[in-house]
Amino acid sequence: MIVQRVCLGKVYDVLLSAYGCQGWWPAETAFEVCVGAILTQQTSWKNVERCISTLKDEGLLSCSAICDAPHRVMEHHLFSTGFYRQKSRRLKDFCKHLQENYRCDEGKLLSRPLDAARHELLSLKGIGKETADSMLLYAGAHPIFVVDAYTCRILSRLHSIPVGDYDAVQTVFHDALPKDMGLYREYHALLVEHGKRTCLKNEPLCENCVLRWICFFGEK
DNA sequence: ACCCAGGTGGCCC
DNA sequence: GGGCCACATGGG
Repeated sequence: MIVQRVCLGKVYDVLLSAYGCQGWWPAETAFEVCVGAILTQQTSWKNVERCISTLKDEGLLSCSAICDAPHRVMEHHLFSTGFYRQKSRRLKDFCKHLQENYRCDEGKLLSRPLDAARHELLSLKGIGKETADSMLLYAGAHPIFVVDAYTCRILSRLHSIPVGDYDAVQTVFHDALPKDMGLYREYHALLVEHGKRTCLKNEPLCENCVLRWICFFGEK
């Protein structure tokens, strides 16, 4: 199925007018984006916010501080994000990698050429495609589209794309849209906002939502 | 008492 | 290379 550029552009317009500018990622620094990207895996952002706030209060929202903090301490502070043992280990691994290779400067890694930076991130345990692309787009300002569960779900309903095929969904967006970092940032945020509100996991179609008319007329 | 959340890696076949 | 599964808390 060939996806028309105008179609995904219209989806964007509808979502933007329905929900307004989201202004993602909700973080003060690039490092905070990276931490949030790891912590929000399979977890609601609400749970992550609590932990980020705690890390700030404890002076633990920096690469060197996280490297120095004992596992038990990190686990304690990451408790409410769920999977806190894994996330403590993986967050420390990520920070250790930054410390050993980039003197704790995540910008040095993220400003490498896109393919090289992405490959490097994906080599780290606990950083998969979505997490890597979130870091690259929102912390590294690279024009790469982030695909998450909502994105797959929404797009599969609009265009008969298999749910779960990250690369296929990402390619659709890359081919259909201008290579624009700001657009990619806002579009992904809008898809998440829309997904949270109306696209339930077990619903076959987006019924009674702002994209309903596109479900009928969007495929040309 | 379920189902779900801004995933990922390790099995197994 | 796809289909399960563990990882774990918090909210509806």
